[in-house]
Amino acid sequence: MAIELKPLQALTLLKTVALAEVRDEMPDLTWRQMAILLTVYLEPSPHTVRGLAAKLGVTKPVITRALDTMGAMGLVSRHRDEKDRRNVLIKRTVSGALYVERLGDLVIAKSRELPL
Amino acid sequence: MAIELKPLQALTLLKTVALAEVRDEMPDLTWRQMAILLTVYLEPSPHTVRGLAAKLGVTKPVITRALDTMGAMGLVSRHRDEKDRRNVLIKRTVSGALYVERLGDLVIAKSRELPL
DNA sequence: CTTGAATGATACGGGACCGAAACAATATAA
DNA sequence: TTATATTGTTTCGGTCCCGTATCATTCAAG
Repeated sequence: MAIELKPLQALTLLKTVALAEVRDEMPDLTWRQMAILLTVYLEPSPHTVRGLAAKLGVTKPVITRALDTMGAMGLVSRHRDEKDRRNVLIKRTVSGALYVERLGDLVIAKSRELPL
Repeated sequence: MAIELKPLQALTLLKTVALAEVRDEMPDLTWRQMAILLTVYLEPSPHTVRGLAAKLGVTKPVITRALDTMGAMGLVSRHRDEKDRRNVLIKRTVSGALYVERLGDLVIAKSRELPL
């Protein structure tokens, strides 16, 4: 069954996440970092810097720097592609998976209090 | 009827919004600006700088500056409270309402392609 | 082997945002 | 009226992110 979500409900979910972000209830990620994180965790591998830059419509340095930050947070990791050592493959981590799971749980938990 | 939303669906919705944000499919708002916008448009008036600062858990200058930016974008407007001229009341605008509506429509449109 | 293309990282100048502190305007209390 | 409190704004120094341009490494073609 397809989900039935009304605009007001969708916006309330978004507000919930925004408030949680602002109120330090979760690590602060920029929109770009969030887009990268969810792409890496929700779409099939492999993920490269160039591929992510193309998908997000931004330049490569944006991806490199976001990976620096998120790598320091332990949310993703980088590995050289042994088949083509020019490529860098972005991989998931345990911490990152936990973060994404917690993010999903947050939305689910708050969605139970949504206006109809 | 309460909505039934699974974690994967919630995360996909979030990814959709994040990608739209990053790809300039809509005006770029920070998380704080988004939280302010949705609070003003989804919660009952009146809204003051102090009230928003308390709700978001940030300092007042953060609200003032966000209102500067969003005011320039035409998403909200400021008016002195005539009952107590120390207060500034934040009000909705036509442009802001359109933006919020478009945001809701975006999520709804994309949600039809969600994995079950 | 050498040359050119492709990939990711770095350097740099500019812009936006942050929190703390100081400030101006208004309201309330003594 | 004068002093104190409240509200929102501005200033300050600092941090982070952006895009352009450049660089280093690796691959592929001649």
